Amino acid sequence: MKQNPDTTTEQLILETAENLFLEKGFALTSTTEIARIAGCNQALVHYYFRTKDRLFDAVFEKNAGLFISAFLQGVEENISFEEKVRKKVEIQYDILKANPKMPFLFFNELNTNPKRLNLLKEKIGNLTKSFFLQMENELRVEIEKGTIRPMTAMNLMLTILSLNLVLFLASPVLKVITDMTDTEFQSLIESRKRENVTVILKSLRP
Amino acid sequence: MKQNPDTTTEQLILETAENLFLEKGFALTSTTEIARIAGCNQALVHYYFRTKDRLFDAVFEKNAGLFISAFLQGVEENISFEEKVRKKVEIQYDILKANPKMPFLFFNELNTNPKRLNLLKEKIGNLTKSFFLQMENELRVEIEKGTIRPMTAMNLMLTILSLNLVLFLASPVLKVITDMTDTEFQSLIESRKRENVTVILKSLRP
DNA sequence: GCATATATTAATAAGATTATTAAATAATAA
DNA sequence: TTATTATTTAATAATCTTATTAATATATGC
Repeated sequence: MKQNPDTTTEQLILETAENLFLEKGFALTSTTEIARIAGCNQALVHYYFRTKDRLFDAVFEKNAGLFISAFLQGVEENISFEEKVRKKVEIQYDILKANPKMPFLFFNELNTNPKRLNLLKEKIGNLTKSFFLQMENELRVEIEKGTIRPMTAMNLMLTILSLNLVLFLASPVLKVITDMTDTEFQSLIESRKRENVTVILKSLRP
Repeated sequence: MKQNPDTTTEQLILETAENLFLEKGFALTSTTEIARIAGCNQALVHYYFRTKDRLFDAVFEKNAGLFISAFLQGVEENISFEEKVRKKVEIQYDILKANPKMPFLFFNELNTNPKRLNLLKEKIGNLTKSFFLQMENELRVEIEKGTIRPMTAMNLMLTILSLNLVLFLASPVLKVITDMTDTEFQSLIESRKRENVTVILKSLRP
């Protein structure tokens, strides 16, 4: 059963589960299907992860971590504010580009399963608070210098997140209604990063 | 069983189904639960709509229509380009504000169910094409006049959609991780419309 | 090799879900 | 009233799901 000796069956199951969860979400994925695709007995899925819920948690935790890091990504370097913003946007965009299905899973499960919302809060509750405070401070300095217009951290954060997220959330819809080929869509993804940076930097101008 | 004589049982079932589908999506909503909440026998749900799929289609079609209208909304009036953009953004935002759960349903089902993607395409395939062409034309005129920077219709449309959508898609997450009260969140929704218009208009500047 | 632990499978219990059917009830028209 | 149609219900078939269990195969240490 083990095709690749480097991968344990447990890992194989986890990876298969991740792919399916990312593809169709929690509810539409069954442990039976996970086992079928992983090429093992269905009981084995439960042997390693006990319940479907725990298996999902393992997948979700990893992806939530990625998402949060994409979101809270800090830039320490000694560069101008404009360059800091640019870097922040680009790093977030790159993480999303490398994990294009992750936003779907994230929003889908947090919208449908309140339990997971609470888990998320426990995990990052105060992380965000300090993140916002720091951002507020940086913004205040720039606003007082007159280099950017008055603007709250919440609004800037929402703008960045919005622009970066939607392309990936909407990609299946976009591809179909605009009749784009995969390569056309790939080049849209490439060019969109620059556009997002432009929009955000222009939106900051006084 | 009929509490309100103005509403037929069929309508009641449809409305109940809509609420539940919007809340939890297709997969997590059962016809049994729809019947329980509508206060009728489960077989009745099937009597009126035959299958769960058809019932969902009825709900989805209505909501997809709303979404598309939010998206393709045209502004005919004889006003400046800047005012046209402002109106477009505001109208779309208002439709989303009036139907805050609709984007979740829309993206969730189109991401998980390819069948529905094809239905959507059939319905609006060429509508979008002419919409994009018109937008390209309007943009070209302004770009040649030098009133806005070079910019594709796709990018402008994506920017508008991104900014307007994400607040509603992310509302459950946002509320929880920022500890906002409902009234605080409500006022964020109010203020965000102005901010989106500002960002978009600034992003158009040469 | 043998004993022990680990991994894997087949079988199945328990419960939920969609959909159908036949019977009962309510509404309507003649 | 009575016949006919529309609405509603109870019962249930068929299928699928998660999860458990006991039995089998495989690996590991001694």
